[in-house]
Amino acid sequence: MSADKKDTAFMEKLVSLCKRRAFIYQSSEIYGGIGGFWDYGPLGAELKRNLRDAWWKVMTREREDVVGLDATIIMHPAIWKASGHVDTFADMMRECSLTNKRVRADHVEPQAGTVMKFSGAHAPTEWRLDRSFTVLMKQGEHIESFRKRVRQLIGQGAGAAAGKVEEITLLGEEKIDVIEGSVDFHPDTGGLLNEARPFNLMLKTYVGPTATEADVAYLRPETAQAIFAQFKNVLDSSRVKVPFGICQIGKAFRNEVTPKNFTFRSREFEQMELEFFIKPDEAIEIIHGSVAPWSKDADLSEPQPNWGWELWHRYWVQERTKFYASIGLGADVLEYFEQPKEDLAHYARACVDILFKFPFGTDELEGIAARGDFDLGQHQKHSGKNLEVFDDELKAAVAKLSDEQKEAIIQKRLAAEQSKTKGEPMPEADVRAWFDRLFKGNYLPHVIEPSAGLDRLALAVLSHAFDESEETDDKGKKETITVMRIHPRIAPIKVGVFPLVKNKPEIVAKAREVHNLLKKHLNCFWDETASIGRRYARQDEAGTPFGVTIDFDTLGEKGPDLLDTVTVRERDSQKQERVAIKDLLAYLMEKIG
RNA sequence: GCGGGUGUAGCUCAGUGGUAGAGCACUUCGUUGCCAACGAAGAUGUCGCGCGUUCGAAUCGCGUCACCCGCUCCA
Repeated sequence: MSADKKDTAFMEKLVSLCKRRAFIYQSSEIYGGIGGFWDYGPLGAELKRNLRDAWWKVMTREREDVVGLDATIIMHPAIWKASGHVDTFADMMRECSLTNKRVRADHVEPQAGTVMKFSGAHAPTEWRLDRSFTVLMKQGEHIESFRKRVRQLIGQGAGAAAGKVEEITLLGEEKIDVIEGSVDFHPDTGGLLNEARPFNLMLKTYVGPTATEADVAYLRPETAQAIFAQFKNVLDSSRVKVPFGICQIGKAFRNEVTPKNFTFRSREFEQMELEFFIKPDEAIEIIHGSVAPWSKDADLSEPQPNWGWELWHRYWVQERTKFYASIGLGADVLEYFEQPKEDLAHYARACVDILFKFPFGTDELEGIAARGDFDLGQHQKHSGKNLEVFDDELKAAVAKLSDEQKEAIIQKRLAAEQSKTKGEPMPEADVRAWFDRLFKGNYLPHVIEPSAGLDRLALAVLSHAFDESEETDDKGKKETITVMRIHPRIAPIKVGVFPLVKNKPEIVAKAREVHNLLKKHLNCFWDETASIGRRYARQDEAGTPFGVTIDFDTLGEKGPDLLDTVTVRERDSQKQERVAIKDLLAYLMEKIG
């Protein structure tokens, strides 16, 4: 997250509106709620469904090269062993005894310095710390700057109660030991670390009624692994050919240490993921002579057969950007974060995050990673099943190569392995074994993974749409007007239908006719209560883009020109247009898009 | 998990030991001639939850849960 200023007041208003207008409620609220879980109310459910449908439509239905999958939440636990989640999600953590700051046990670098013990501390404000604590004075640190640092750490922990940090008195200072190569002190604070404790971030359950250790299973922490696990089945049963993708939308679960920022970091959330499988660059080179190079102005509009992973990766970043634009999240609210090569996991080649400017800071909406063949490789290894594809085109191209040309390709790869800055180079024997398979037309496809959070997207849409202004009415009374400027394509309700007055049966009947006409095609809302202005305002808060009002002119009171026409009021401009009822549906459909 | 803050009507909030309130929203009736109209009537609360102190607790104490902020974590 970047260091934007947090807008807490804005978030509070948004949370309040979400509840008041049936977008999002706290889960289990009547029982006091449960941390990190949120429910979608009537409008939120519609919004989420629209977002989900929009994603599914653009990612699979409108494409010939992507198919869908709907896998279970609970899968064989070995999947999470293979994917690495059992290990990485169960890190041993240690806490600084002074500040409670946490650190991964295996991330503590050995340190040298003087171990100092204090019996306690107190401040002029009556505040006191009655326990002893031990801190490492780092090698080369001046005793006074060390004491100042300890006072600051204590002050931070105590908060306002301790008053001014510089007035804290440290008690019973004592030199205990001079050490080196110790991993028992927090790397930043120098505070003594307590015992390592496991933190398991996966939600555990038991399959079968006996609930023994042997029955342990996990609620999936991401949807992607099911795609890898079912890769072979999809390949064998759905007439797909590399390059192709498998996408999935579904719930995932993580025991987040700190759920926060409304629905942004939840323990149960919904992901929309695509695994797009491509040929390894070596295969492209053999088939097409070379891999198309990427440059800033490369044409990414239409995938080409000679694209390698880099162009495919850029292509998907662009496709995803187009998707966000199509639902109203344009370049003005998005940012991109390209992970520096040295921060990437050893199996990842590149990762671009698409970030949204949330009120609480700019944070991740989606990550688009180029992951090589790591995941399929892991599942192939752990399951013992061959997950390779056979590529006729590749085999035919290999047949045209001389032994010298083959060796040149191998040498090129060996050189690349040697110049790797991350991880161990692959041993030559393994490289040659891999090329043996490749030259026969067999390989594990590489993968580009756009992985988006549906709940985060809904939150982004809601916070982007929220628009509040203060207006003074005719009587000089100030009031706050809230309009949810949700893009019409994803708005929960598309159109409100209003009889101008409810005490004229002809108008109400005509309005009912209009409502019946529209409701088969669009999500409509009928409202005949209160003044017309109030009804518009209610729909503004619900994010409804259009209001249709049936009035006296609809009945032909002003002559035949306006007979059977209605007023269409547009939410964002408040402009009104007179539209014939017979043209109304087409008119609205065209605007909604 | 630690520190700080908050929790009273659907929403925003007032109420600091003695009958639970306001504004907005909501319901009904009447009125209605395009941007949160008006009149009348009405409903709405385990004062987050539990335990304690007290003749008496929304109010004081302890515990607990949730949310917010900061740390921490972040596939």
